[in-house]
Amino acid sequence: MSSSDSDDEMPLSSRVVSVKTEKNGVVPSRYADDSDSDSDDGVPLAKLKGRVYAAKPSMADSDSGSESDQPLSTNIKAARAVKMPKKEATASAAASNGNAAKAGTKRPKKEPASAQKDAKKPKVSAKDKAAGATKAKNGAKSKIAVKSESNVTATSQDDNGDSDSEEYKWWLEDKNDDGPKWSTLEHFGVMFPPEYVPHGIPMAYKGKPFKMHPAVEEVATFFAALVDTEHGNNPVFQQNFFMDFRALCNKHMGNHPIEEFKNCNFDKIRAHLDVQSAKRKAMTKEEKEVAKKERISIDEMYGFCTLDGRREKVGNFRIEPPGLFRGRGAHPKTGRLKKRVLPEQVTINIGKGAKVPDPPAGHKWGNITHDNTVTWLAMWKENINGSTKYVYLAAGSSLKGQSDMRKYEKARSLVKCIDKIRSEYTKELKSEVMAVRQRATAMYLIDRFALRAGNEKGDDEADTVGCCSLRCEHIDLEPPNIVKFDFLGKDSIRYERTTEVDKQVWKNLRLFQKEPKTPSDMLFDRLTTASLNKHLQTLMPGLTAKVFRTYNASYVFDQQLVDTPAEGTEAEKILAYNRANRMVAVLCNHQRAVSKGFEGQMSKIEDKLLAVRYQRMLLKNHLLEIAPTLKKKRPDLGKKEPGITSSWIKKHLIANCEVDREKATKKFERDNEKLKEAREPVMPKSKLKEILAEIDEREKSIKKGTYVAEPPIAKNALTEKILEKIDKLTERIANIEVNKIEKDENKSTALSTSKINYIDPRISIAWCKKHNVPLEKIFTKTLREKFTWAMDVDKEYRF
DNA sequence: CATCTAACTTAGGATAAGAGCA
DNA sequence: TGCTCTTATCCTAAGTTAGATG
Repeated sequence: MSSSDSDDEMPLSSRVVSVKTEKNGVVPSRYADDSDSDSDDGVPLAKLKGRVYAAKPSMADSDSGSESDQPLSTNIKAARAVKMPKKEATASAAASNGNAAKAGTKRPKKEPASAQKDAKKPKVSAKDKAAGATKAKNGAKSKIAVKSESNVTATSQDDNGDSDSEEYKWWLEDKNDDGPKWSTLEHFGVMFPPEYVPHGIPMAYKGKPFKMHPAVEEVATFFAALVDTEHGNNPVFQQNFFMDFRALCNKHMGNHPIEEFKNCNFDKIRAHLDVQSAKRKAMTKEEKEVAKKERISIDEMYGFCTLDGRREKVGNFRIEPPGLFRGRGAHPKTGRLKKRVLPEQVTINIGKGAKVPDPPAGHKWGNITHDNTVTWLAMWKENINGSTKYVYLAAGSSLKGQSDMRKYEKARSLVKCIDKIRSEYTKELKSEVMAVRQRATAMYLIDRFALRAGNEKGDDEADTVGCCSLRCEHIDLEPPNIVKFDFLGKDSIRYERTTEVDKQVWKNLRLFQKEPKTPSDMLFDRLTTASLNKHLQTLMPGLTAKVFRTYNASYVFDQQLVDTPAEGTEAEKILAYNRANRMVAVLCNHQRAVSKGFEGQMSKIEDKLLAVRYQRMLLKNHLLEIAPTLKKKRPDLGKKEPGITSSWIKKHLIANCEVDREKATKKFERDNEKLKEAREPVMPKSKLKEILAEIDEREKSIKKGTYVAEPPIAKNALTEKILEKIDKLTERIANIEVNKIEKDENKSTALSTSKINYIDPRISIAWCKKHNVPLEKIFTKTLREKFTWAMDVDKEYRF
């Protein structure tokens, strides 16, 4: 214990360094039972643990720490009407079996390629192979010859017309979690980006042309492409770029004049790039055709591998091309040169007997391995951060699918023990052991607010945090129980939220912030992601911090969908679906940049809406004039149209004049065009003038206020007809309004991330079946491919 | 242990492709 | 029917996790 004790003695200085030495493992358990007094609040804590955290006597409320009623996942039991369909039941049983089995098992030691027999022969039909490939894993599961052509929807013919309905349905197998990932693996390696082709265009230095060595020119060109973008304007980016650029000049060009970034001008090169992209855009149909063919044949080759005899899609088979590193947020290395990767730096991982792909002419592979405990096909080290890049199978592959399914099954198993876990950490919120109290508090935040684990980061990375790495400065406390979070999370996305928390949590946070801590000190100084995850393991096998995000996302989504209007139109149902989706996205703080032009688009919609309302208003007035008695039957007819003011009407009508003038002119020209073609006499210009004059007249009277707008319907239309039209407009208005609301709510929220990574696809698919919504309204083609394993789900599936 | 590293998942922006529309 | 705006896909950065390492 001595070590932890002395840690405690250490004054918390403001320096990050000191904080670092500060965190440390578990406090000896003897603290736990001694001082049983358990007089909640921090008091005894401070006493026990040295005085890092000055005791705060004032913190003496009663609390019952049980105000855990954040709306999130209110009551698990109630909603759990689970009616597990047979298939699901087996699947989940299988999964949990796997878990149980694993719990007692040792991790597989690295031990490449166990069963490496029949490599070769990629030409065997998937069917024959599937049977063989499954072997190792027998398992009680039979190979039910399930026809999965679920009636999910009148799906477009299964993409690619690949009518091979004997796809391998791995999800019906009892696949083991650990153990080798494959037994045979063949692939074509990676594709390298094309060599750089010099353009010979100089940059300007101090106004003078500076012709460059190709290697230098290449990098100058990288920058030229970013001039006047967010990156190009970022001083850190500029500096980092320039440092590497200059080094390159030194290396390749004897004595060059390049001294300062501000004297560089890349406009010429930029202009050249613009021309290039214009050319690309202007490609003829044939050229595009050719390019496409090219791409497809490359895909055909590198895009697939053979894994256990089955053909599977490869994901990122292209080696990342050189360029300037585009770090996100305030990344210290942003702008640095990301170098070209040579075959000599690439390791190929492939089945033992399989043919090793040929490296590019004149080159050799860096290394060849046959490690079947991993899923990557190739790997290389990147020069900016020294991290490893891997080539993996595509998202729709069996390997990825299996682990995806496992992920959701794990999250689902949390459903069963979340109550227990919550009540336990709620209790521990009052633990007198600081490390435990911090851990419990962190768990609360992770569970309630979907925070990420939050590993510590280095000085050479952007300063972003997650739960465990929160600093005091990232939260503000307001009595009695309000917390304001404000920090940069993953990808430097701001997490900003003001919320109520459990009273005890609030007190704990206050305690953790107390002097002598300064704003830049760690909030949870006795907690790390490792210690947290270690503890989570004891609560449920396989449980880690990120599981809470998956669990809560899927759970909330499932709950929200219950409100789908069963009798609604398809559009209404989809709206409900997207609402639920959005709720999850907000929970997980998935954001996106507001597109430029958003404001403009919004006001356009607003205008359109008003215009339609105006039409409806005219019709209503007209109708009531000719049939005043209707007012009783249809009270809505007497209602005012919101937003339609007389000044708006005026503006609108005048704008219409302009539009009409343009229309008339165009029509006139077009008609004459036609007449000409038909060799008939064209209309004289005066004819157009007449029409325009009429419009001018109208405009004048509008301005004078004497203009009377005509209702947009035939003069002597029947009342039914008018009513019909009104109702139509009403529907249109409703549509536009919904549209508008959605657009606004979506402007900075990204729905896709949660759909792809957090929401159990079976919930969505079941929903489609239940509500008769075609799956393609919800899932794109790639998403449907990614989630094939979930397609057979029963329509009553609950997460 | 406390780091470090390998391997894998998650993430938003960039770009290509489609859909909607004057 | 070419353009604009939207959506889907691609790209690769940035996380998490757990085993290896000294």
